[in-house]
Amino acid sequence: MTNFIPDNTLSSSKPYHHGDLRRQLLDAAASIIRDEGEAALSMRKLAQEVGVSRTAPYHHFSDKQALLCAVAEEGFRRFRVQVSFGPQAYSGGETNAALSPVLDEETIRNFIRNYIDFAVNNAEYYRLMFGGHLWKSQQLTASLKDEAHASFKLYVDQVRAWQQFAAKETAVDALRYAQVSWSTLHGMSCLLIDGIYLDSAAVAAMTDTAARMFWQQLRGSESSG
Amino acid sequence: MTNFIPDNTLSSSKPYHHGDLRRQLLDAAASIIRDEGEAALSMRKLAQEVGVSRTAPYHHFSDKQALLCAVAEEGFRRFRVQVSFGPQAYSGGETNAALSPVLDEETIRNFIRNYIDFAVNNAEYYRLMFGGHLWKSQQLTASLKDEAHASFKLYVDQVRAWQQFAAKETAVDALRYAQVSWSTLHGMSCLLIDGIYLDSAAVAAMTDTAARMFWQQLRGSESSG
DNA sequence: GCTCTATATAGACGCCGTCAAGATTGCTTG
DNA sequence: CAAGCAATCTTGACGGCGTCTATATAGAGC
Repeated sequence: MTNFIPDNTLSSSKPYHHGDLRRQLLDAAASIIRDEGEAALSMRKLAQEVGVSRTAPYHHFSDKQALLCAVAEEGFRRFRVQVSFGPQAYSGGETNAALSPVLDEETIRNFIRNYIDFAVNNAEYYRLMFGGHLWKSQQLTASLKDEAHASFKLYVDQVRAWQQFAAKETAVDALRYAQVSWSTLHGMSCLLIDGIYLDSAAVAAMTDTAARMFWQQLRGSESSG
Repeated sequence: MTNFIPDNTLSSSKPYHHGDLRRQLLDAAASIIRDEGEAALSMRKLAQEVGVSRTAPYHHFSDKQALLCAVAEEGFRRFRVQVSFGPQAYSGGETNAALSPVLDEETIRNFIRNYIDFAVNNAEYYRLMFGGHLWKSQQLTASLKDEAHASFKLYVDQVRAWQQFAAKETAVDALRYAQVSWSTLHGMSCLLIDGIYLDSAAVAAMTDTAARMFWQQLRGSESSG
């Protein structure tokens, strides 16, 4: 304790106040979950990881649940950045030149790829965002609930725009189509993340098949040429 | 200990050997998970529930993981009974008169309904059967792995038969179609079980939509009449 | 400089999974 | 029937967990 270097010119002298604890807790939590699984994350280990005492994290998160909610919230923010949601994503605006200016099967396929990629490569976030652990608990942060609902609304809007853009007449209700197609994406993601579908080579084929099914559904009963 | 009633003429005198412990442990475990969630299941509480000491269950299951695997196995057995798998389910054999003898959209819808019903009404089993908790652990019982693979194989066979029965020419590969459609069923089940999709009135509409999508996919590019 | 509040700490409590050692019972073999 | 053996059940113990309480330290505003 009685360090003979009195001031804080050396940042490594471990000051009493951490200064950036909340941020580092969130990062360390995601890291631990990614490397060792959600079950391996404990408040004590987390505290030790960032070099504070066991109870220090409780000054930034009321309990473990709140911390997990915060991690999930961050996941939703990344989610919306990576998975290009919204009607503008395909409608040829100047938002992103890499995205195709017309709606075709490849656009759908790219969207599915993005979704699956995010889920698999950010499994530690995805699991929290859409897993039952937080949602069943009835202790969701209000902000987390808002984030989630906003994401789903964006998806419904995107589907609605897809339908208006692609089909002559809407075969199925947009909301229902959104719910079912999201279920497909979510199901594939879960089966991959949870290690039930293991063959990674099959992922591309599954994505292609899903894209074809989505697309044919969007085109209604028209020929698939 | 020195009971003055020496013999076991009274069945309520709690004999040293339980006699039916394994079965009661499995039942109590499923019951606890159903009522209080998987997180609330502890070996100690489980032992207390059935009236034995904390370590008694370890003589029937090597550890908690093995117990959960056994519960999941039981789930697969129930699964295959309730969700009528296999080609014979629709092809008009004498197996079940209630099932329609021809393949149409309603057959698909009934199958989807069965699947979702099982998942929602046996959530405690479904979560274990298809959740990442067991599958990611790399400690799956061999018998559980067999049960799971057998179930998926049955589903693929069913899809293959559907395709042969319904479509003029196979639009997509049966295995891919099975993987994607199962993903849809699994995704819907997860979203319902985990409390993300709450509106139970929407379930019927989602089921209808999914059935229509599956069916149109089976019929290929033919008119949906 | 003094007080107030945010932040960090150690201590304690009751849970948890599970290992080790001993007690009790029923089956097998003589 | 007696002896031994294997299966079953018990108590005791260990370290880890979430989190409550009380206490110490640091920085901010008067």
